[in-house]
Amino acid sequence: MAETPYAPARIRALPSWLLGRAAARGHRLVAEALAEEGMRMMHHAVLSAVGELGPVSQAELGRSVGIDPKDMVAVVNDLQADGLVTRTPDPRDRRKNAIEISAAGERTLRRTEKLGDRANDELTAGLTPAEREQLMALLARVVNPGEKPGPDAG
Amino acid sequence: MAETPYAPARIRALPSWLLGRAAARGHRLVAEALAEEGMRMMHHAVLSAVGELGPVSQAELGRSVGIDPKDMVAVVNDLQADGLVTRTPDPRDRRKNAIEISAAGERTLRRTEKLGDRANDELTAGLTPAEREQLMALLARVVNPGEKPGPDAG
DNA sequence: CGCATCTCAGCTATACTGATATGC
DNA sequence: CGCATATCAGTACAGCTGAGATGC
Repeated sequence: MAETPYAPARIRALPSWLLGRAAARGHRLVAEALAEEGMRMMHHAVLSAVGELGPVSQAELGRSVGIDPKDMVAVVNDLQADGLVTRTPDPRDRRKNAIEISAAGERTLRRTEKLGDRANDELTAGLTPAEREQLMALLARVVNPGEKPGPDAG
Repeated sequence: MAETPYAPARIRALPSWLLGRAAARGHRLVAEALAEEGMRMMHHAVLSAVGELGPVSQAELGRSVGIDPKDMVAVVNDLQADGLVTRTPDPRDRRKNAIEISAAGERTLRRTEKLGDRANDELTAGLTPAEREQLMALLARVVNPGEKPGPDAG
């Protein structure tokens, strides 16, 4: 048995402790992989969201990925500086920036998705495919308590 | 369905993203609960480990809870300042500090365990007891890939 | 000497706070 | 005016790095 990194039983009684350790491990793996493209997790997440949501304001991006709009400023700054997204004033609402993914952003996104997938395969290497789906479903319900487990309407 | 905080499908393809969001939620809930006792998660974890491992060096504590011994210094400083642990030189190896939980530390630990449990109940409110165990088991294997699922030898 | 332990100082990333300017 | 958006400045925390002192 040697020693487990979360050995004490009373700590183990905390799901969020395990969650934190698992997230730390996952973050390390994925972050290292994404670093090959000079990307960090939040940058990948935002780039991914921009790619799906089309021209979108920073505030809506923030709501989508779950970070503060104020922190979104720096992320979009970085993505724009790397030419991965464009930031143009929204003519219909001049308070907003219309963020859109560029061709280079699309290419980078493809690569970072592959890198992330590889890291995630390593993260869940000890699980069977069925168990991975189970874990994902359970995590989704922990993140989003309102949702019903029901037939996957994803 | 309104909007989920991790809506974009390509982000959802990242287990570690979900892991991170779930951990963030769990951390918020537990951290807020522990704050009632003026404790943070790492302090609770270390206090818990001290309580279980008995007189123990800071380096071993660090290995146990999975943080750097250098970061352990500040944590033990805080716990000692609050009178929750004692820090005495180890006579058998004068490089080491023997960290031991105090009576006040035991009492605080009891309270923070209850607070943490309550927060974790809220975190997993949408799951059945069986699903909670499932989640814990899957997370444990993600954190500790070497372990076998086997009969729980905990 | 090498190695482990402990401490200090600094850096980085993340996530928050408040304040400000602009436009709806 | 209230409210939303975007930006900048500062703060707190977690996790790392390097350097040094002590003792095995």
